[in-house]
Amino acid sequence: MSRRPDPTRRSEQSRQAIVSAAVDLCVEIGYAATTIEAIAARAGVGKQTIYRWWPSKAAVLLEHMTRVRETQIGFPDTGDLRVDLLAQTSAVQGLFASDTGAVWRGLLIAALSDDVAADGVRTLLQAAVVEAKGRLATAQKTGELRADVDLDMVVEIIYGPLYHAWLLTGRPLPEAYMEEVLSSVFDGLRP
Amino acid sequence: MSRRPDPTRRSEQSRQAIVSAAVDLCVEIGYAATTIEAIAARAGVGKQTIYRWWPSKAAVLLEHMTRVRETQIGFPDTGDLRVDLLAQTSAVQGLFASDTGAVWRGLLIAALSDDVAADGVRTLLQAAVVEAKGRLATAQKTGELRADVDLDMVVEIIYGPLYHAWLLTGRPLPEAYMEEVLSSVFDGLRP
Amino acid sequence: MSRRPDPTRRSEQSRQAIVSAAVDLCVEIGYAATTIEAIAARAGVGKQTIYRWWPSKAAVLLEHMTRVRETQIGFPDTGDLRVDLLAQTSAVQGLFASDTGAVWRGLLIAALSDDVAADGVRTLLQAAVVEAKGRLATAQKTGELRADVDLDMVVEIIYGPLYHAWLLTGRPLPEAYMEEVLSSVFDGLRP
Amino acid sequence: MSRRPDPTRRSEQSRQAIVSAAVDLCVEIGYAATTIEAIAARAGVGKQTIYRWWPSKAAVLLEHMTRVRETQIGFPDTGDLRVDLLAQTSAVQGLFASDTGAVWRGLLIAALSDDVAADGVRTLLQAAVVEAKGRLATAQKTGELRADVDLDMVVEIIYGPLYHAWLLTGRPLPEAYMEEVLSSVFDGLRP
DNA sequence: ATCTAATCGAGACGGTACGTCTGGTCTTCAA
DNA sequence: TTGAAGACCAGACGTACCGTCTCGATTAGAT
Repeated sequence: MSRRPDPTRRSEQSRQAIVSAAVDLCVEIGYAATTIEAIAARAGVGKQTIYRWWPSKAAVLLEHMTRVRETQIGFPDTGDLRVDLLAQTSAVQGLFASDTGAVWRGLLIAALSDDVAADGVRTLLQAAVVEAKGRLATAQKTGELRADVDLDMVVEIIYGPLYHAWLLTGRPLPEAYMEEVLSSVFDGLRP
Repeated sequence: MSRRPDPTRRSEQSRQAIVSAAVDLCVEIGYAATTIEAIAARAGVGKQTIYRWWPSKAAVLLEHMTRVRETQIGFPDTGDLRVDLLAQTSAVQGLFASDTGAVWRGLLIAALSDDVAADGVRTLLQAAVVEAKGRLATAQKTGELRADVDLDMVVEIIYGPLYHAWLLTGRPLPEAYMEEVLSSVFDGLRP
Repeated sequence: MSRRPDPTRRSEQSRQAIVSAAVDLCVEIGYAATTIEAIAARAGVGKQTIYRWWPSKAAVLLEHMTRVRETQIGFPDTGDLRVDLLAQTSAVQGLFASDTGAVWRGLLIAALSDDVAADGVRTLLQAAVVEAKGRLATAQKTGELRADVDLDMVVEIIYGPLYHAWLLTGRPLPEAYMEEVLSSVFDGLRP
Repeated sequence: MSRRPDPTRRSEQSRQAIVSAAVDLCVEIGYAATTIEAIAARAGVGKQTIYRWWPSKAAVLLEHMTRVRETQIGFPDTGDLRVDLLAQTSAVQGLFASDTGAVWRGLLIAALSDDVAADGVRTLLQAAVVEAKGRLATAQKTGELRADVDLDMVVEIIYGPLYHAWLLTGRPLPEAYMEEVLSSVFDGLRP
């Protein structure tokens, strides 16, 4: 008997209120305390309206995160790999320090804790990885990058330090952090 | 009225049963599902006995993890930095794939979710970082490592890719993963 | 802004479907489970169509009940009070055992639970009481009934046992139940 | 896995708080609005503590009602049936007007709405009926009451008017109501 | 026969309470 | 006094209906 809801009837206003409330709560009180009830209360919305359109709070936040990724963190191609990497990773570093960082942190917790949520988060992460690998593949063709390295590993070499520092160490990062990382790492990746 | 329990009357048998049960559950059903109640039931112990001696399930697992770290992952110093790094990081990679990996993953989730748990986990992590930095500092003195780099960042460059691949990407790693990473990265770190 | 709907445009088909569905559900699954949503679904009607024309489910059932009362349970006047009372109360006893009994039971529940519904139900009940008192008043004039008794009380003496047995005791009643009651009670009411 | 709770461990304090809260709410806001959540909040108790020991709110109120019946409404036997009936029914009439009346009204609603609740309520009601029938049986032996009448019916003749007036008519009753009823009815019941 | 205004079926909406589940604390009793 | 057992308060979970609202799509009455 459980019908599928009709998306054309959906209230755009509620959708935005819910996503905003979820993001705000995630920033203010953290992912764990961001309950569906709290989101509903903050958004001035019935719980059912959330359950009708999203399977979990992770899915709500994922919608925000997807939007951000699509609009804010594209990958440039100036022809100079190092410049492009620095631009993109610095943007990511900035994002980590912003509100969106709290959301992304929450989603990573969800992915680590819950296999279902992990799917969506990994999809998002893979999209970013694929984009990065695309730029790196170009660089391999132009001879800016060694042709014999596994691109997945290169991506991990570039983003791994940033994620390690942000998620695990938790130390405050200097603004030029990624510049230093690339300085140390880049020579080893050149042909 | 008795605030603190008397450690001399503590049951060593219960202590071990609790830690073992927590570790087993973490491996079998994951950190999130490893509730205090489940641990108590598996260990054949009252919940209060757990709460009396540990503030949270993270603390129980932390006790296991600390013990493992003390006994198993020393940092070698053969005089050849790259050999030592490869040995140690490969051991860590092996650990991630073992039961202890499930526990460590759980603790990292705890650290990300809960500031109190984060303290204990960070302390453990910092101990490893300090040890690594010690070996790297030696290497700087012997001229195997550039003297102008921030050692925290070097640690992140070395371990970041591994953590990224293990925690976030979730892809199956080739046995020689760390060898490839060090191959790609080491030239950039040499003086 | 249109407050009141226009009765001339009302769909008679929907009206009947709603009342029928409500009655059927009341019989089949009981008054409590007869929700507005269930009525709407059974009648193949939008919820709003119910709310537009009735203030509550009690009102829907009340419409059915009123119709039944008007058409089925008139009060006879043969000149012999006891014969008339027996005829009417036996008809009521029969009604209680029929589908309409389930509806009337539901309305009494509504009246007991909700003051607004109580108004309508009491009005209906009072109409029956007034009719009965009319017949009793005639009997007082003809000397069949003591003139010094409160007619409300007499009505309660006559119908009270039936309602008590039907609603509260719930025991299966012999067909001649009201005959026995009147036998026991009538002597006390004669002048 | 659902264990049955251990009654010896039960908190008497919570039990009383819950029953009191339920009764108070029933009096103040009516049976329908007396939700489990409201009872729990008023009693300063977790909802689970209610669900652990009672299957429904009706059961909570039933516990109160049973206690009242046991302690307050015994049936006298002075040797004069009419005096005894008047004493007992007047006490019941008084009860209907008191706080306990609101509770009893709620329980009757529950019994009418829900078959499970009906069991408990009918049991309580039957206990009262049995007691009354006992007194009436004695009266039959002493020749105060016709021997050929069904005692269940006699009980209904006596209490039916009162319940009808209280529950259904809802009119304010004169203090001497039961005296009048018995006056009108008693002659018909005498041998 | 056409237009137009309303009622219609449908169902999304903000809410309340449900009955269940789990978390961390408090209480009881045996050893 | 400890430890095992489990009842306690608290509150989030996901569901069912509430009564209101907004949609096209009939549909009946006036043009």
